[in-house]
Amino acid sequence: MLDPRLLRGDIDSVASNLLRRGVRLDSAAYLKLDSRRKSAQKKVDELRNERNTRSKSIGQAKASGADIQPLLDDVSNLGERLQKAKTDLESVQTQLDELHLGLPNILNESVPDGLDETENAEIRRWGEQPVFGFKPNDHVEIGERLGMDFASAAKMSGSRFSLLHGELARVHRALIQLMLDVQTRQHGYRETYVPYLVNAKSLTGTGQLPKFEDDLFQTAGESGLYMIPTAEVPLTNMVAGEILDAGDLPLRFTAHTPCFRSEAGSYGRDTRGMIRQHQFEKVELVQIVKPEQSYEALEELTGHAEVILRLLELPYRVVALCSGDIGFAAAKTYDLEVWLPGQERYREISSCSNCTDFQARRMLARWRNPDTGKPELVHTLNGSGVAAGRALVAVLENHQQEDGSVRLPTSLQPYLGGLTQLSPNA
RNA sequence: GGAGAGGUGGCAGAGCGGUUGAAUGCACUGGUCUUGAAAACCAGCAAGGGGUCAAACCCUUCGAGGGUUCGAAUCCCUCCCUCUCCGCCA
Repeated sequence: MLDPRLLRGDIDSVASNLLRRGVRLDSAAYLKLDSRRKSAQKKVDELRNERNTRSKSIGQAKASGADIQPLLDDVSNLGERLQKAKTDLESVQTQLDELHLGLPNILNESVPDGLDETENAEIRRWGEQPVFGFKPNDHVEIGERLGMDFASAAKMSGSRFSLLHGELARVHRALIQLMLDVQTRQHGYRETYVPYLVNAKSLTGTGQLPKFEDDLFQTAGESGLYMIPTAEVPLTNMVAGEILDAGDLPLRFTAHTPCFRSEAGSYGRDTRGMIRQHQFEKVELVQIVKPEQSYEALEELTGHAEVILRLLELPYRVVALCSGDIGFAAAKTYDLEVWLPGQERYREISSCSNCTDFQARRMLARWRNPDTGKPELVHTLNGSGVAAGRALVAVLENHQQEDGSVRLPTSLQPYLGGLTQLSPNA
């Protein structure tokens, strides 16, 4: 959510910033609605003031034993007038709230302009794209000989699910272990086990709701809980409604969770293999920081995700998402794109965002600023460190051998009892 | 699932339907005292919105939402959550 004061005070600059995303904000209509809200609010306040004052004097009169009947007659229709004013206010406020919740975050000035992912800006590359003495296969061809089983998954769940057997499942698990160990032991993140089902309020806090409900799976029944699309939701919502001590910041949380996404609107995209699934595993990184430190923290957090790809010896590049591709809650985002020889292109494996105070304002996450003594909004960041399914895909494709086996990076071997490669007949 | 208890400020914990946004304690901040610290004493200390140069001042908030009333932390209803016991269960 954007600062309502910013909207009131400088709506033109907000509108032009949002326009970079392709979002059109009708400034005049907004200001009109806001001024309607203000006058409705004022009306309610006045009536309440009158009621409070009069009620108080009735109390005093009664205490002193005076006749209160005339006073009571005096306030006879106050309640009715107040009720009407409240109804008016509520209807304006509801419209305004809906508008507020539907507006994306303000972009940082460093975000490049662009319409879609083709206009993202490459920041740096790491690693050499492997050169094969044979035609490299994609992860499906490699994986199916190693225990990747889409047929079984389709039988029980349909498309966009996968099932792993044997050593392949073990490698998938090892990747997660490696990621968690690096992030907790080397980068100071606190490992957290979180709920996988969350309420609508939490999803509103991080920005998935109300606008992106179609992307979520919701459970049937009265509770109507949603399955988390990312651990960012539970991890960030830990600080919802809290006032944090300055000394406790920055907070760094990590969690391994499954992620569930309906992938509505992506029909026909990435239908092959386990690139785009309804369910995948991810190790997530979240930081809660003081506002002045958030952009520094974004660089750092991106680096924390990069370490994983380097340990896995996977060539990648870092791109700054352009204005048309960046997510709803983010002010700035770096994607890590890993090289996939099977597709001969870089594919997203991590997305690291500074959400500034956008989520904090929605969930009222604050810290007490010692300089002002007042509670102020924190800044929140999140990033994948990294997606496990895609990491597995990248390992298979980048480290494949001509005989169909796959070399395992040395960093992973301790998690696999010293196993050095995956072989088709094992 | 059944029975009971309870949800109040950063924390603990009072609160006959009427100057209660809320006693008290702890924590915190400032001051006095001290060479310094501690102790003691004095003072301050919830959040959000509006208002103001800044104040004053006004409105809202005692788990959430409804209701009764001139007036609700206090009474009624619904829901949520926590705790204790029983049942069931990984």
